[in-house]
Amino acid sequence: MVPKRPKRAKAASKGLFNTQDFLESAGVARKVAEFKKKETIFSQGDPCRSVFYIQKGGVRLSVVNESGKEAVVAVLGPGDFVGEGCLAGQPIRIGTATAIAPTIALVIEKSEMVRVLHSEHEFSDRFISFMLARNIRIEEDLVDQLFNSSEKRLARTLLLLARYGKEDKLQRVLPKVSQEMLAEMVGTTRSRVNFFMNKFRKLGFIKYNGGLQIDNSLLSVVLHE
Amino acid sequence: MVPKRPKRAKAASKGLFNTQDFLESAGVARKVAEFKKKETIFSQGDPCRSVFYIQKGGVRLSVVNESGKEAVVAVLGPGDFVGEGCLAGQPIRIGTATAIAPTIALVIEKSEMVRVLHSEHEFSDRFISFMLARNIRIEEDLVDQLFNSSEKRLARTLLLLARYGKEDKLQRVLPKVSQEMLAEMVGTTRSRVNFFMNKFRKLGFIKYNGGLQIDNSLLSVVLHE
DNA sequence: GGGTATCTGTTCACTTGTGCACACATTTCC
DNA sequence: GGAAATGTGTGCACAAGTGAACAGATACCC
Repeated sequence: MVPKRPKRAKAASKGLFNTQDFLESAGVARKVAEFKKKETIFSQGDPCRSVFYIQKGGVRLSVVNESGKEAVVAVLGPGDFVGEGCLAGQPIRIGTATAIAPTIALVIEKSEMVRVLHSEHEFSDRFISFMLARNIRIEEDLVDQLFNSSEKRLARTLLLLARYGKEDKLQRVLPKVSQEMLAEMVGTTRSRVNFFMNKFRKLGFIKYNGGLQIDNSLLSVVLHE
Repeated sequence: MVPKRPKRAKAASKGLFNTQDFLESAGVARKVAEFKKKETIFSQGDPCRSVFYIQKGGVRLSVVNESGKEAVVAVLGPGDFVGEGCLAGQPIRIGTATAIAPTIALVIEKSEMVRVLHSEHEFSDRFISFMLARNIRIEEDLVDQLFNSSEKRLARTLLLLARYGKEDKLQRVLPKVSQEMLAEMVGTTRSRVNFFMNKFRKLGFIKYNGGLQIDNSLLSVVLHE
């Protein structure tokens, strides 16, 4: 059976992998910042003055509620922007951005961002594409939450995460993610994640060979009941 | 006690109420379409060629899953765009847009949209603002789903809906919404909505005087436990 | 190498949410 | 005005999800 290529693949790859540094040639005043793995890029509550453009690495965007529970809202990669909320007039960051790998990003001041959006077509196209793709993705996440059980949501999260890993026929290896973090992404508890991970393993949908390996076509079945 | 004005109010009003027809003066080729209440603007699965700009009225954006369950993803008003997903290369509509009031909208072809985004600053500013605001809103909805119980989500939905109604000191009257639809917006069942609505009423958070009336400050308490 | 921090597997009482059913009320429309 | 459609109030068996605990397994650091 031929694995179906998800519809969104094209739009996503445009944002994620086309990293020729078009910003260099464009007249964008910016500075480059580097972050170690686990380093905080900005924190929930910080003043909100600049936008980041990820060139290399990966960033986790999360939100913490009053009682200290954390939820992961997005995982972003090269070609994505982070912290663009400040353009909408947000005075402070509504989430925390953390590097999940060694990361290189351009830091663009809000005013500069506005200027360049007007003067550089390629840049504003890129930004609009990003916003559109991100919107679609978050909307899908929301729909997923509205419709699906945590089992399905976990399956979907694993499938999406696998995009970041290496492809190997139908099987894919995932970057190391703890069950705790999976729980935060899926919006459930760790015990639930553990329960389903073991279930998936018993059914042969996933394997632990050193790293975590998932069987795309088998795991997809879970999504469609 | 002075009612706190929500931080987002400013950004939201920019998109929602500033409806002077700047599109008229800008060189945007478009046609105007009118929709009766309950009329479908586009359906999930339709080919995806144009973007709508709402001038008057209101639009509900919903998604249906395989088993026929419906979820309301957004409720949009004057100054908002709908169907912008096609700009990201989506070949078909991923949701259904329905007028919830008599609605007037501009229909802008995809290619025209792209052209104007380049040539008309005011227009592209407006579009980017909209996308940013929408992003923030959906992200908040997602976080709400990840963190909160259906009781809190219902309270939040009621408070947000009240924005569309008439303001009257601290109390606000809501446009008529069935419990069924509330359930679809909140992401739960009608029986749950009914249960909490009665609970809220017993506690004096809401009233039925002809229309539904909510007490802002009291209902807000629910959100913070 | 040994201690420490983090992650996993597992259990369990308890809470929340679902899906259905059915009676009654209200609106809509010929 | 009366039938049909739509919305509301309620109950209840059952399913799903939570949160907290604790023991064992790994990874990480000095």
